[in-house]
Amino acid sequence: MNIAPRPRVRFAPSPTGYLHVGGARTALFNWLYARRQGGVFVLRVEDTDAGRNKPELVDGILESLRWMGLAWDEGPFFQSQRLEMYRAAGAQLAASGAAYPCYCAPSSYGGGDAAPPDEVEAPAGGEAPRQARKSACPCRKLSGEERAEKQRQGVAAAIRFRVPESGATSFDDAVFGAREVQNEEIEDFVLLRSNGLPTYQLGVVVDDIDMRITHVIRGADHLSNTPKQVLLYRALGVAPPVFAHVPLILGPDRTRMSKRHGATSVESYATEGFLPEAFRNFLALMGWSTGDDIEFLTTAALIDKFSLEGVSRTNAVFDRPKLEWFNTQYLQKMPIESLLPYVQAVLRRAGLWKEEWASGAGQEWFARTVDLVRPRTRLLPDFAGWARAFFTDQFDYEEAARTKFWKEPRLKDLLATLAAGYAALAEWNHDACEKVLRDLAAAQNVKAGLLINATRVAILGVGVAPPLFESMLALGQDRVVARLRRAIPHLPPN
RNA sequence: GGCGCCAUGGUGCAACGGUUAGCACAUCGCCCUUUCAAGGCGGUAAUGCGGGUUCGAUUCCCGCUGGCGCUACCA
Repeated sequence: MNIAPRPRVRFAPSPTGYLHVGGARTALFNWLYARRQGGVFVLRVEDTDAGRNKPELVDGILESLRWMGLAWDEGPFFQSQRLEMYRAAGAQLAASGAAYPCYCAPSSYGGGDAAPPDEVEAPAGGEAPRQARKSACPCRKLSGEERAEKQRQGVAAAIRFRVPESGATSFDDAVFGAREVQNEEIEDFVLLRSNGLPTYQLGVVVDDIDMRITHVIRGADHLSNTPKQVLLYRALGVAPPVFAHVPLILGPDRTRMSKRHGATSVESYATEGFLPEAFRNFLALMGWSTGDDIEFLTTAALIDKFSLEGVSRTNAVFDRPKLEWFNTQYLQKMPIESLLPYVQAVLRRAGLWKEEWASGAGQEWFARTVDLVRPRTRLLPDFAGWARAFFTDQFDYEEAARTKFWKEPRLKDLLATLAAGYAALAEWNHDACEKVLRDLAAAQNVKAGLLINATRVAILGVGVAPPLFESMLALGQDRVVARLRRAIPHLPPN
C-alpha cells in the first residue's frame, strides 16, 4: 500500500482550434510532471460548447500531441459523452441550495447572441464597463412559488452557483503562492446552461474529481477562475487538488499568441520540419528552468530535472530564432540513428526515397551521407531541398551559385579536363580526388578554390554544401564524372 | 471600469540581502576555412520610475507606470 498516491495530472484541450504552442507547453509540463513523479497523465477533451467545437479538430490535436511524443496514459475522454454526470452534479448542488435556477435570458455579446469573434478585440475606448455582480441576477432570491411559476411558463433555466455574499476563498498555488479573493468579487457563475450543457467551471471540477486528478497544471489565465472552482469543490464536499498555474506564452509584441503572430500551431512546426526533440526542449524552457545554466536537455534530463518549483511567474515571449537554434543543435548532435527516420520520411514525401537505403550497404551509405549533410541543415526539408543532389540525379543549378562560381570562361576546358582526370582515377578516395584537382589547378595556374567552387556547383547544383571531396566520396566516381560532363554545356562560353 | 497577477539586456532564463549582475539566443567583430554552417575568442546590451526598511537592495515593503489575465449560459 502506498501512503502517497500516484500523482494524476491531465491536459484538457478544447477542440475550438488546433493545438497551439501555449497548450503544447501546458501539455508538456503535465507530461513531464507525470513522468518525473511516476504519475498518470490523463487526456480529456473539453467539448461542451456545442456552438464553437469542431469535432474534426480533435484528430489534429491528438496528432500534434503524438508528434511531440507526449503519450497519455488514460483517455482521451470526451466531456460531450459524460453529460449525465454534470447534470447530476448540477442537480445535487441545486437540491442542496448551493445553486439555484436562473431564468434570465443569456446575456448577449455586442447586441447579438453569438459568442465574441475570435480575433475581434474588446471595444477600444470607454465602452460601457460591465459590472456583473451576483446581485444583478434577481433569480437568486426567487421564492419557491415564483420558481414554480416560471417553470409552469416553461422558461428554460440555467443553474447558477450561489456564491457566499461574504468571506473569502483561498487556495495555495504551487507556482503563485497563497491566493485569496473576497467572495463578493465573485459573481454567481453558471454551472449548467439552459440547454442542459455544463459550462467549463462545472465540467472541470466534476471531471477532475471523477478522474481523481491530484495536480491541476494549467495556464495562468485560469488563475482568476480558480476560486470559483475551489468553491465548487467545497460545495461538492471534496478537497481541492493542488493547483499549479504556469505563465502564459506571448507573441513578439507581448500580446497573447494568436493567428496574426504567424505560426502558432504545433502542426505548423511539424510541417516546417522541426524535430520534436528540439521543439520540446525549447518549449520546456519557456517559463521553467533547472536553476542552472544548462539549456540543452535531452528528454531524459528534462524528466529528471522537472519540478514545479522551477516554474516562473513571468509571461514569456515566444522566440522563434532560439527555437531554430535548438533545432540545428539537435540536427547535428542527436544520435544519427535517431535522425535517420526523420530524414527518410522527408525524402519519401519528396519522392526521393529509395528502398535500397533501408538496409545493408545502402543503409550504411545513407547514414554516412546524412551525417555529412546534417551540419549544414536547419530544418528537415533541407535534406530534400538544397541537399537533394545527394539523393537524386534530378537537380537544377542554383542561379545564385552559377553567377557566383561559374564566371571564369576557362571553366569549360578546366572542368572537361577534370572530368577526364576523375574518369581515369583508379582509386576513388578523398586524397586522390583532392590531388587530381589541385594538380590541375597548379598546372593551369588557377586557384584551387576556383575549381573547387565551380565543381561543387557542377556536382551538387548549389553553392553551399559540405566539403567537396567528402561530397565526391558520397556520390561515387561515376556520378561525379557524369555530372561534371553534364555541367559543361551550362558553363559560360570561352 | 472592477478585481487580480507580473516586472533583470531585443528575447529566454540565473543571481532567492553582500557577485566586477551570470548563461543562452539574437546582434557586431576576429579566428578557422574550399562555399556555407558548425566551432573557438571577444564586443555592444538589463535590474521600469519614485519612496521607504537595512551597514548594504535585482532581492523585502508601499506608491506609480507598464504589460497581461479574469470580469460569457467561451474554455
